[in-house]
Amino acid sequence: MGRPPCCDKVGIKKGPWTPEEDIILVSYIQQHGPGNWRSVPTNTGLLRCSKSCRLRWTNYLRPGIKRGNFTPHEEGMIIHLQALLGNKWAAIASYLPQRTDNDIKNYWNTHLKKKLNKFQSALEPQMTADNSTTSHQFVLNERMSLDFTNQHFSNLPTAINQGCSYASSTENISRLLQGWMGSSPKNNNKINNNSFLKEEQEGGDLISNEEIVSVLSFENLNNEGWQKPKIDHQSTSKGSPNEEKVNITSMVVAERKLQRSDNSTPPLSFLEKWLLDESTGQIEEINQIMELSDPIF
DNA sequence: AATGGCTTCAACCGCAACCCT
DNA sequence: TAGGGTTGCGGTTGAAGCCAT
Repeated sequence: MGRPPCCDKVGIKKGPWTPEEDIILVSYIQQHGPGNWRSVPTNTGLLRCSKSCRLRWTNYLRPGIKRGNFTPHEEGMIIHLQALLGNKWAAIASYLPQRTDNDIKNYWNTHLKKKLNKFQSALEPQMTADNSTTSHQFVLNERMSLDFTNQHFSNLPTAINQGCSYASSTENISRLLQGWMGSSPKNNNKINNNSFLKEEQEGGDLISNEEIVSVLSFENLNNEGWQKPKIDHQSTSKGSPNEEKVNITSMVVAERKLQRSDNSTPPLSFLEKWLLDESTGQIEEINQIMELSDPIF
């Protein structure tokens, strides 16, 4: 018989967190930094298990979390990354600064999956006529995300820098910690390792929109269908999801460098070619389908 | 106003990977 | 190297809010 779950212990509180508990947790982390979650309930007197404290911090209280509506370009990125990575929410979240994996997962399950289904049924006759592609779902995602990409990525640098109008008590709590965040090496490392978008956000080595589109590219789709990105597990010890995330980011950077080194136009991917070969009005057609099938879309 | 169905999302659970001794 | 403890991740749940009737 295995170890009982930590939350089964008598006297451990479950359910929604109160503002008082939030304040206790935030002020403790402000003093000691995140980590060593085991000792958090003991040291703070919170009647929560360590796991619950960690989750509350990472998904809700952590500074820099953006809440509220997802922007169209965020939607596009999620759809595209989901097509590339599958349900690797943590990996997807690493490309969307300020969004938590839980938020993305919820948004996918409650909004995007429905849109995708609606889009699929709207396109069904067209998709069944296309026998050359083995993964319709993937192509579907790609078409949706390319649509979003074309519409919204041209404004990406502006969009990224735009603040969120959402305001909450949590955000206020988070503001208290912003100064501390800047001085915490542990957190800085985590943020800096996470996203190539961050690099652009900070005005560093700028990445063009074309590069971002290419980075989330269709290079892994060939005529045999979708192939998972090649991950170099051998270069890492055990090939955990985290390592996969890091390696995908490395691929992105490598591809970007490669494209810069020869100053040439990046080669067209399978799907990009396919889309260009099709009538130029295809994107408009997709938009029309989406508008007809779902007014909110 | 009451109620029942639907949607959303914070929180929980179980498992796997990682870390430490 | 093994084993126990800790952390991270993805799937799932359920309470709360919304909306139609």
